[in-house]
Amino acid sequence: MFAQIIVDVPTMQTNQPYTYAIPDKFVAVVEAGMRVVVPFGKGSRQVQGFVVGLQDDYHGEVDLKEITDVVDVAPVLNAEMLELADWVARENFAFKISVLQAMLPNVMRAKYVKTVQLRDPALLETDAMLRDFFTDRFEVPLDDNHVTPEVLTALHKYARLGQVAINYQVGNRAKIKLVTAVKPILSAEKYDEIRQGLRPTAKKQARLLTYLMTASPNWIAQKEIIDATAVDYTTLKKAETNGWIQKGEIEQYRLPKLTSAITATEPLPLTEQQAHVFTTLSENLTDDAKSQTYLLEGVTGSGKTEVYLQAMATVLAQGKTALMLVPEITLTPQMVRRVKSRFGEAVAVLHSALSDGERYDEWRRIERGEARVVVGARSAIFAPLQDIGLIILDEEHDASYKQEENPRYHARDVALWRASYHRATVVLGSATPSLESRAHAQQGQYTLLRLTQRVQTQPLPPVSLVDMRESIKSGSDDLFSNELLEALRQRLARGEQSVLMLNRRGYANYVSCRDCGFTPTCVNCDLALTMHKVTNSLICHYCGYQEPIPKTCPNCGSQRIRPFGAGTQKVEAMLKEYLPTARVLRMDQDTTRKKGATDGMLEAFGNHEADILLGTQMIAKGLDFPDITLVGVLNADTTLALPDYRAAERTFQLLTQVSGRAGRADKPGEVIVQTYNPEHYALRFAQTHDYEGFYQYEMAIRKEWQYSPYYYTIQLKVLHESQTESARVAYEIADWLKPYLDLQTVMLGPSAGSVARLNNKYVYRIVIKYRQSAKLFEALDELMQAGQRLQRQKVTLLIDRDPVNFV
DNA sequence: AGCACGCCGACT
DNA sequence: GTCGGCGTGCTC
Repeated sequence: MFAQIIVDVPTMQTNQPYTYAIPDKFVAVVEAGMRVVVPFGKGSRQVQGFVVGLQDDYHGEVDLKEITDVVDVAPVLNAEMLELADWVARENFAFKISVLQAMLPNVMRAKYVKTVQLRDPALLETDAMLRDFFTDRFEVPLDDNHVTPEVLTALHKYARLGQVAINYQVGNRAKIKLVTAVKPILSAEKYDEIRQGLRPTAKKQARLLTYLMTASPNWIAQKEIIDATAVDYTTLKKAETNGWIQKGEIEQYRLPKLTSAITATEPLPLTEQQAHVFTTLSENLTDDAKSQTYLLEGVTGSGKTEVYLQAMATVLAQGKTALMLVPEITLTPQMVRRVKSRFGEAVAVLHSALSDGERYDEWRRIERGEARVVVGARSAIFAPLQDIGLIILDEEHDASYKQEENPRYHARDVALWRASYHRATVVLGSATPSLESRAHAQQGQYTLLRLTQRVQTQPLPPVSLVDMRESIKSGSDDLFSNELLEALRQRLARGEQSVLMLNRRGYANYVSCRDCGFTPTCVNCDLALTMHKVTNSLICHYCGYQEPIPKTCPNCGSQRIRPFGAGTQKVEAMLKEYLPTARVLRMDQDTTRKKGATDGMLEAFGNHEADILLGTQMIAKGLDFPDITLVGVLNADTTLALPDYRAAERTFQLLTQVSGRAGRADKPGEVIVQTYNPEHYALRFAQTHDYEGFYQYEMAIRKEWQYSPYYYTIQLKVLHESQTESARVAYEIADWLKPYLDLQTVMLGPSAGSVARLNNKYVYRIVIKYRQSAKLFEALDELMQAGQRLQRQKVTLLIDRDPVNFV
């Protein structure tokens, strides 16, 4: 027997299965999808690998090595996942091993331990350095980072001479938590009999026996018994020696705790629109023969979640499973509680805040079929569910569904693949669908469903745009217009809550005219130019165009053209000044870094412990408090000026989302948006809550400028410590690629990255816009091979397909 | 990633 | 003459 194995060596040349012989003792054990340990390379270093196939015979030239060890007792990846891994790797120019690892909980990734073994003790006599290194041991762990280069060279020298040996071991970090458990082994009658015979003072023993009488004859965690009966450890020990019970160990899941108990809820009655959507979905939910994707375009408050829950219930009733993805920041306890209250124990939750152990346990609950509903962020799309009936992507437009590091998969694509494999239903839900998805619906690939009315039929809040140019002229400062301050004061007086969003995004600086709102844009791309202080220039991060920073505004001649940007801390301080009595809760990266901080703050706000919630974009999503009657957006323009062709789309989505936060209960809400570009179409359409209008308008622009969804994009990034070197390689690649591009393919750049230096590496990039992929992808595959050689020269080449942002 | 092979310069 | 620098190819 022979096994095809993908080894844990993430390089292009090793991105293929290697054949290994299966020793007799493992023949009956090894299956595809298991992790194994194999010798690899000249020194037969032990590495982890995944069995991706088995075969009975082998006719190749090479004499095969044998599998050293089998890590798993059962496959951790089934046939579906192995096939999916191949596809994800191919589509995203990623290594197979990286994809396989991304599919599994972190703890299942191999941990390598390097040790040095002293073979020739005589060395210690002659070499004082080695004496210090080995002290009194014969084998010591070797961590390259904690050993001086001198010692390292010496060790390598002795290793060549065979006087020391460098060993590689593969460790397993996945720890199953075991707890001491107790099992009743006698009948209830017998326990009763013993209890009757106890001395009257033996109260603890009596309590234990009473408990055992009614206990099921299964393993019970010791802690559970102690908690229930208030006996102590010695009582149980005695019970064991008396032969009343058996002691042992059982596996225990590390279940992430919720702060309060969950009460079961029933499906809510559906509105007419919801019912219509649900009925349409049901056609495919109950159809085992084909997969169908629905785009659910529903305004905030239209009750998408209730439709999701009932659709999930439908597939569960058929014995199938359901998967629901939400953006990480939306995955709040509130959200989890809502799903758990409907499906109870059947729900597993996967998100980044879990510890490695918790995540591993949730994964196993799913893998064993104990959890049939999964709620999670991006990576939960790889949840080991079987027989999936429904996959939901809520807030489907959200950029966090695309992984920004290798493997750079998009959860939406994976969802569609898995759904097609299981002939399952996909629901993409959003108040503001991505243009790509909306266009797919237009073309009929997706079925478009709409929820246009809010459940409680309250209207969407009126949105007013405050022209900051005017406001500043009339004496207000550039952070708070008089209109916004007045509105805040009103809410404060009425005891109502407000949300303020400072739409600060990243650190990209741009310049804008304080008098006319003009922001210099690229002549080729219609994108805002980014300010580079070092070179004193404005640069287009898309195509590389640059011009000097203007001293006066090219539009109105004003001298007040300057860099833009303000932080939450400054805003908080200003608020204190203007509204000294207001209790302000600030939510941003700084205040929410600690685990659980976000939940605590949202709870505090829900309990009216603050009047104003001030935050960055994170507050736009998913928070749902009835008493918010005012939403203020301090500077709507920052996302607009991002060097990204999706800037308008992002801005529209964000404004629409944050507007939906105002006035959800019986109180009407109001939204005030401060801007220097009140005439911009993204703001205009957001003002009237007109998604369809925005869609039509933006599509025309995308068509004209040849952007997605009319063209696909690929972004190549070249990184190197030296700017000239990364530029040189980028140009070399661009020249090499040119002959492979067809007439409909456009190459932009190379240009300097928007953050010119990242982790001390200079970034150059090339953007390719294309419609036909076959030839281009062949070229890129070849480029991947070349990328390996570049790696030697410390040049990193990244290939990002359909990048979601260019910053 | 890590190891060997091989070709160049600077030393015992 | 050899030790060791790192550029290149290969790992079942």
